[in-house]
Amino acid sequence: MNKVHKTIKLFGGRLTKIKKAIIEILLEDCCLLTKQKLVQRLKIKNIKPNRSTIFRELSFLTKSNLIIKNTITGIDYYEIPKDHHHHLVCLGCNSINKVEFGNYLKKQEKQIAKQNKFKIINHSLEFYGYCHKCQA
Amino acid sequence: MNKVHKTIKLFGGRLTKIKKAIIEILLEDCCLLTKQKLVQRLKIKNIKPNRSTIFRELSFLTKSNLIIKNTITGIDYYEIPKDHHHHLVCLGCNSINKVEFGNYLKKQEKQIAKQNKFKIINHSLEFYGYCHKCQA
DNA sequence: ATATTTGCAAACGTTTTGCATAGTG
DNA sequence: CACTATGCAAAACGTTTGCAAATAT
Repeated sequence: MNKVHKTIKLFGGRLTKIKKAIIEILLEDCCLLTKQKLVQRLKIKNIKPNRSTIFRELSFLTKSNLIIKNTITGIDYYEIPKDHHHHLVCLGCNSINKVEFGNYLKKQEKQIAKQNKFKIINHSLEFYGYCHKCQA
Repeated sequence: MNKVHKTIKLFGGRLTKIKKAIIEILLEDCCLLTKQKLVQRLKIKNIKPNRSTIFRELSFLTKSNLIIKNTITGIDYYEIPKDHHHHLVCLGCNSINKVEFGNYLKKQEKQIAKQNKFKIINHSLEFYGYCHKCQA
């Protein structure tokens, strides 16, 4: 949480109760958190911020690369870069599941970074298709 | 375009002037088309549909898997599954560039499909980071 | 003490909806 | 002919903004 604080300061922000709570929630359950779910989780912690505050905090944390926003089938999901993984997205029922992949793309990343003079911070990989139930 | 027509019928739709034009535009310039750009391209073809028609057509074509909607840094991009490729997304200037990758993920796809009883239709892979100019 | 954060209410833009008419198969 | 697609206007929705008060450093 010290590194987080540093990054926040670097981007001209302050480590408020809400920022801290959002980071904590994402660290606990790091994957596929929607705005709705986030609000629920905050409520449990007795934090009930205004709508605009949520927007502002998520925007700040995303811009400072502390969290990642990933829009899948039109819905915004937030995650924290930890336990890196990918997603299986069902086009039938819109369910999303994690897939572990190892660090299979590490080699490719280095190559691509070099070839394009591009500093890669992270990546996202989604497989779209139909889950077992929806293959009917 | 015959296969397209078939798919459209399968999903209870009709091959209208607008559907045809959207598919054609995406086939010509298959990558990263925004709604705005699409409207521009249609105008050149002397097709000036109502806003709601655009929404409805894009929604229909996406649901029938004829085109793909990919939201990157908050902006919706439409593509057609052709000349498969991936993206380098700059978090500094929001520029997006193609990366060719070979069919490197084919093996993985098959394995993942088998392990999860999941029928993969396509995938999207984005590398986020900073382009040469924005690394300052 | 100074600058950021917050809640509130209003403004804004995008997307969706209902309906009558036009167009497709 | 039956059914889908379209344009229009209104409604609904999510997001952004300006400001004064509260809070963090």
